[in-house]
Amino acid sequence: MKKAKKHSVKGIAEKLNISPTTVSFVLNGKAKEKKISDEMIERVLAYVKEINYKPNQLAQSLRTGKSKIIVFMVEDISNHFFASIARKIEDLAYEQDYKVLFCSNENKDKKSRDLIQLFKDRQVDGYIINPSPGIKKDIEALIQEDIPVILFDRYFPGLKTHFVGIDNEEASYKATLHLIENGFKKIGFITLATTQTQMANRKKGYLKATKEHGLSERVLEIEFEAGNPQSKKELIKEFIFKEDLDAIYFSTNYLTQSGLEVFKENSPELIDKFGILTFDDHEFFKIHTPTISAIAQPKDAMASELMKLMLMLLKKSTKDLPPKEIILKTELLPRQSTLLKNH
Amino acid sequence: MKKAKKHSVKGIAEKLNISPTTVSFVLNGKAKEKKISDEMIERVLAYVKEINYKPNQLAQSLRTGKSKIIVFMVEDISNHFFASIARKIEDLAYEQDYKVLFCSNENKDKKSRDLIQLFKDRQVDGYIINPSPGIKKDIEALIQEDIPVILFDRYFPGLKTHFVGIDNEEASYKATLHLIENGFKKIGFITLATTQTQMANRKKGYLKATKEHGLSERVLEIEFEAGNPQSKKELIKEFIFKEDLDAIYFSTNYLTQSGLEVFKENSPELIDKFGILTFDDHEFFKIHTPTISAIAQPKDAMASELMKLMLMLLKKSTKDLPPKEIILKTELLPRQSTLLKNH
DNA sequence: TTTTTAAACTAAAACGATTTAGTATATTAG
DNA sequence: CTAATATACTAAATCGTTTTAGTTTAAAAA
Repeated sequence: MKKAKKHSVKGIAEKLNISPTTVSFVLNGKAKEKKISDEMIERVLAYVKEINYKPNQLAQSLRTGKSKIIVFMVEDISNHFFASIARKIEDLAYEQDYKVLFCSNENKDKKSRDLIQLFKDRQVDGYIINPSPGIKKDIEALIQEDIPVILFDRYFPGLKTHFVGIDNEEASYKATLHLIENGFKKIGFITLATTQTQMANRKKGYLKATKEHGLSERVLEIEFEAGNPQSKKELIKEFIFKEDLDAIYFSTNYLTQSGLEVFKENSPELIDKFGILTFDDHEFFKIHTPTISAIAQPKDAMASELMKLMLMLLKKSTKDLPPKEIILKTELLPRQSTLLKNH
Repeated sequence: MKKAKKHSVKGIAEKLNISPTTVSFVLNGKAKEKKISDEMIERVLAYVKEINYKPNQLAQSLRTGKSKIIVFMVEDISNHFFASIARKIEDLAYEQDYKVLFCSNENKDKKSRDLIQLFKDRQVDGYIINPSPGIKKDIEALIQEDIPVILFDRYFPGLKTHFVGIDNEEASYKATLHLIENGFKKIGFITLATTQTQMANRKKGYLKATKEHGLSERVLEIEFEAGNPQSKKELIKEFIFKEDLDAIYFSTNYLTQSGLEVFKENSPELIDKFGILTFDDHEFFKIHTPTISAIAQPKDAMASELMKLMLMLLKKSTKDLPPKEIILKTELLPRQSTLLKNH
């Protein structure tokens, strides 16, 4: 069996002995406005239902310039944080008849740019972007071209855009306070060597809290591209065991993972001597021994807000919304790893 | 600044005082075949490069019937196993100028069908599907229509299709043997209540090994939709603590997660009394206390094979390949959790 | 010299929708 | 009774490509 020949507006028109124009008006709900008689509307609708006609999206897109596709670009779609949000975005988009192209930029500018270029040729309707450090100009260009763009997780200072994220500084400040309140005094902060806002602000929060309490700053910044994963772990190992620390605060989930591996591989029992806290929650932190305290980002809410905003921008009537910044609440989840240790 | 007017084949033709046909031939590499002079080719190419012209994919797709989009449909794109494969698929597809639409069917037939219908209207070029239990007919229909389809992870007995996966029975058999060899005799198997091949075969492997060694079968089958997550854990809890077991073998990653939570929430110390083994590896199993032995599926290889096969099917010359089954090797990763416990 | 063949290009249809600018008829207003 | 307006529809252009079926000119063959 070969493909049955597809139905088309033209075909329908011929069958009903009317013009394609009429069919199109009816299908697009413009019948009333265009003074099509009720009887005619009825006839078209009935036939369309009978043959289960579905318009060809490509033709539609070509003519209207709208592809009904949005892009969700993140650092790494396989990262639990992003994957969870993606899952939610997917549902919300499909509900509204939008499809989502997911892609990973690896936090690299070249990849981000290549991807954006690729999508432009495909006339994607909107972008949700977790931007790599150096694509401010490219984002600006998109906005200039009047294409809906929402940044999330991180943004560019000085560039007004739609944004969905959290108050990283405040969350980090509170998290550090939590450690301090639980009696930790020599708190090491392990983060990425980047100036991107999300990380910069987490560091700010840490510095603010330690400063306020007269504690010394102990920061390890790791290059994103620090050679192989092994050398990254070496750095962490040295920091943890050579510095004089009583607590370690990781700024993001994959650093935490590396950190926990370092403990496991070197001296598993030593982890109980430290306060451990991480940004980004994960189911496994509830299972780890000890259970790991975490700052949870509101993933579901982020996804909802992102899509709610995007859908507004995709509507003609609300597309010229002034840049909207949506800052959501984080949650500190204290678990065993931040209970004061009795050395 | 508004959108600069886009370039087009027609525009290029006018500028160069030639016909769009010529431009198109040159752009599509048919110049030689169509006897376009070298000089002309040169002229077109130069101008195209100068204005950085990129063809409109939508128009191209409409005309050729090829969208350069493939679908990757899985149970849940946020599940680590699927997300990792998705990440790899993404890279391989983009390399070949294909985009990927990721989507989750939640292992539900209705959702699978709705999604497939949706994509048909969009003339997607090919499908990689992790099918829900009851969509054999729908898959058959796709194949009848001559659309490239590859199933993975699970398949439909009696329906010849392209397939990429592992030998679940063998992997499960070896895993069970591993437990037996390590001295465990009362091995509980926790799985999903489904007849889908991947799970059915894992059970077969378990049954074969226990039978061969004269051990009794201890199986807990959980409904996929077993109410809330809590009631799922209740079932597991009862099974673990009420049955007389010395080892537990989980058939898939999220059951393992629930199981580990049950231990953690009820009597964390008791986990050391049991042998624990899981299908599907995860970074966190290396960090867990004790570290959890796992059967790792070759995620990277699966992704590569899937895309390699898909790209073949997308080429006219190789599209009529007879159904190809690619069965990949799994790896048993023994860790602390399956060392014999000294009760 | 006439006929064939090859080389180098092109006009126009097609993909499947949407939309602008009509037309023809019926109704209402003046 | 004519002019204006409303109703109910439609022809044809358009979106940006690809491709079929030519056409024109020059070179080769007969």
